[in-house]
This record gives sequence, structure tokens and C-alpha cells, in this order.
Amino acid sequence: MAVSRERRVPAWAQIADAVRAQISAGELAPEDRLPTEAELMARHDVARSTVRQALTALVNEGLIVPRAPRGYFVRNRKPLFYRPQQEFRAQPAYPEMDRFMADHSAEGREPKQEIEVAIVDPPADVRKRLNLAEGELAAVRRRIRYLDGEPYNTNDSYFPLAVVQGSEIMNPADIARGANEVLRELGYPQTRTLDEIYIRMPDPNEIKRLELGPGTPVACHICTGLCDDGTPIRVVVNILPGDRHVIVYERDGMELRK
Amino acid sequence: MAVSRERRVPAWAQIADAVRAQISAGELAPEDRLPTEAELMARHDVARSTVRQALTALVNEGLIVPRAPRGYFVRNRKPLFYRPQQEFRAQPAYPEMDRFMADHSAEGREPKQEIEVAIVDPPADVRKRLNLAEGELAAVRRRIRYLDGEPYNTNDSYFPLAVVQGSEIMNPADIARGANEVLRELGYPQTRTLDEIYIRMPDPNEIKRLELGPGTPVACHICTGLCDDGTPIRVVVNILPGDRHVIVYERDGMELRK
DNA sequence: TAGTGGTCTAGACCACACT
DNA sequence: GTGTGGTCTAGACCACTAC
Repeated sequence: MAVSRERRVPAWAQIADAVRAQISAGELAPEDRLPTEAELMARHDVARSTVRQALTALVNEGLIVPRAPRGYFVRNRKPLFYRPQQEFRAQPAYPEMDRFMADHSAEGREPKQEIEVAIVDPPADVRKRLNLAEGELAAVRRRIRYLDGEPYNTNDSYFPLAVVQGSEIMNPADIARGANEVLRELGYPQTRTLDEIYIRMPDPNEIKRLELGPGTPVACHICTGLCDDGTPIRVVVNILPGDRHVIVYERDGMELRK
Repeated sequence: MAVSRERRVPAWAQIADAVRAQISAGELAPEDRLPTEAELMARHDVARSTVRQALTALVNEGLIVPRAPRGYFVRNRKPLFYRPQQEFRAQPAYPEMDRFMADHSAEGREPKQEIEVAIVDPPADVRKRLNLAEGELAAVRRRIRYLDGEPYNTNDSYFPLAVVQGSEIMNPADIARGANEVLRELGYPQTRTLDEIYIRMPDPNEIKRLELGPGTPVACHICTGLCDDGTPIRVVVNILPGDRHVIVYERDGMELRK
């Protein structure tokens, strides 16, 4: 079972292809252990680093996970639904949703979150969206959400400090009625939002905060909340690991009809 | 400038950190060339494969791009807006172009698309969303969209074959008034949609079709179109490379008010 | 203690873009 | 031709887990 020595395709790529084929054929199921490096060396008659190059490629594709020194394992993806539209309302979905819900339910899992409030000089992208001048400060509520003790996503909400100073938003505890309701009481009802979703690899800080393995991309969901007159009042930066989320939007007739 | 030999942090990680810091500090700007491998070997006093391990990590983070044999370069991200909410709207400006083209030709870039129509046994995930029985066939319009000759995204629209057989949808050419309008004429007006967005690394097929470099994650945007009675009539699978897209949604007062 | 992957070295030959 | 990254070999030592 040696690799082809005509160099049309690198040996490491041939090995990666073979393993990839086994995975997509179901011969290797999620959570299964791969053959050891030594076994792959023997099977394909190559040096160890060639095998490792193949395995590293598969790791970075998100297909397998190394769990030293136990071996490599086929990755198990279990994404849950993430619904930007339901952050601010508890509206029932259309019944068709149920067809997809079963696969992605968080039922029976233990949610937890850590909240931290700080006054910061906001990062440039947040400053721009909040329309703050240079030097103007922001309040940020940083949350890390967990399911069954595993980090699920992060949620950093930025507000102009001048608006929320002294309000309940500065208190690092859950706000039962929602931060949005507090903003309304403060005279800044949020009536429109702009959602931007960036797809990229995580930075080292995000990897640490969310305990991300290699080969795990993230969605960066930036939600800018606006008042009626267009004043930005809130910027939420969500980091959503790709192996733990499906982002879902529903759109109805109103917006589909020109 | 040698690496620290206390093994708290691997040498390759220290080198990667150093380069990463230079990039985020702006010392290395997008499109700049990195030091050669030989230079990094000398600078950090390590073997070549250690340097390569550091560079491979940065490549897989999407931070740098290898352009052999010219060197490594800092990656340049130029994402364009992708607006699911406007994909199905009327096309006022240029009736011969679909919405995608109208949006981007204004930016001075040359849009192009390749359309291909086929009758297929749909993949399992599409079959499920279209609510088709085992063995029922679907028609698929496969599109690859280009900007300035570079692949931008792919867009595969699936329809129940029984519905669209013999219609304009089976013709591999642009449909000026939109496939949605054709569905309406056929008696299946699409009045709601469900958007799902998955974040993952591309598979080899997608890498080839979209000419993706390593370290480029994709969003898989699956849009299921429904009739008033909930019958699914259309499933669109979009593959959106992360370095070329920002997904944008707007939400207004209607849906924000509980 | 044995076996695993993690790290690192010191070589080698190749294809290709530039000059 | 020169220099670059791409590929590959054949070793070595380490830390950790499972037995």
C-alpha cells in the first residue's frame, strides 16, 4: 500500500487523501481513533515527517483532532443553532424549523455564563460603528457562554459610556429584561440593527478564551444597534466557533416581496 | 534574537508569535514579503523545519500566503458585501444582470458567471430540506461567480424536478426576472425563507472550484425557500470564501419589537 | 514501563521564478 | 545560474497517558 512515486501528487497528499476517503466513506466514524503514525509509516512506506505532514493537513482542515499521547481521532461536529433574530424577542419559529431543530438542540445541556464589565478605549472597529470620537470611552459587557462546562461562544457588548454610566448595564450580572430594555428606559430605544458576519481563523486570544482546536474557523458576528434617528447605541461582537454553531435567519414575505 | 530554550513555549510557536506581532503592529503590511526561511533560521538560530513549522502555522491561520519560489507574503483580505436579503429582490438597474452583478459592477470590477444545469439525485442534506422522497430527482442550477477573473463564490440552486421540468429554469442561461418569478408563474410563489450558515474549512472539491488557499475557511449558506403552506420549493447552497465575503443582514423595528 | 504524539536537528534533491 | 520554497529522509529526545 505504498504511495505512488511519480511526483504528480506529493506523498503526504496521497496519504491525506486516503485517510480523508476513509472518513467520508464512514470507515472511520466520528470519535474513532486513526492508525498511529508508525502504522501509517509502515503502510505507505514513508518517513515519519511525511506522515505527520499528511496528518497536520487533516488537522488544519478540521477533519481530525490530535489527542497526545493517545492518538489522532476523527472530529465530531455538533453545531447548535444560533439565532441573531431571537436575541431580542422570544418569537416562535415557523413550524418548518422543527424539521431541523432535532439535530441541533441544546436540550438537557447545562448553560452557564461569565460576565465581566469594564470601561475601555474601544477597538477601532467598534469605535467606528459606535460613532465615537477619538478618546471617547465605552462600557463593555464581556460574556463567555458555556454549555456543560465547555466554552460555547463569546459576546462582548459595547455601549457609549456617556449613555450607560451608572445604569444597570454597568453591573456585571444578568439583566433579566435585557440590555435593550434598559437602553429604552434610558431614552435610547434600539429600533434597527445591522448584522455583519466575518468568516476567518481565530486569533491566539480567541483560541485561548474559547479553547479552540486547530482547524476551527470562527464567525465574527458584529451587530450594530441603531436608534430611530440612526444613532448607534450598541455594538455587539460575537465570536462563534464554527464547530459549535449554525447561524440561522428567517425571512418572511414582507421582505421577499420587493 | 534566538528563541528561549526553556521549553515552556515551543521554538516554532515563539517564531510564529514574533512574526504575528510584526504583522499586527503593521511592521509587515499586507502584500509585504516575509524574511526568507534561511533568514529566520539565522535570526532565531534553529533548524529549517522549525522555521517551516512556524510558517505553516501562520499559513493555516490565514495570516500569510506562500508564493513559491518567491517567498511568503502577508495576506490581503478584501471581503465584499454579500446580502442574502437582496439575492431575490427585483433587479431594477440592469435587468440582464442578477442582483450580484448589479451590486458589484458598480465597484469597477468585472463580474462573470458560469451556469450549468443538471438533473441529479440530490445530496442528503438538500433532499431533506426539499422534502423529497428517496429516488425523487431534483434540477440544479450550478453557478460559479467570478470578479475580475477570480472565483468569488458558488451558488447551487436545487428545485424539485417535477415542478420545474420544462420551464425556463432548466435553461443554462441567466434568468433576467429571477428564478423566483418563474416559480411564481409555475404556481409556487416563494414567500418565506430559512437561512442556515455553517462555518467550516472547505473540502478538496471546494478548494479546487474556488481556488482557495490554505487557511481560508468558508461559510456554507443554505437558503431554503418555502411557499405559503410551508412546501419547500427551492434550496440554494452558497459557498462563500471567508477572505472574500462579509455577510450582511439588516433587521428593522418590526422584528425587533417583541 | 511501553507506546504515543510533540519537538527538533541536519542533512538531501527538486521545480520554479527571477536575473 | 542563483535563490526560493516544496518535499522527504533518518535519526534524536521529551512528556504524557494508559497499562
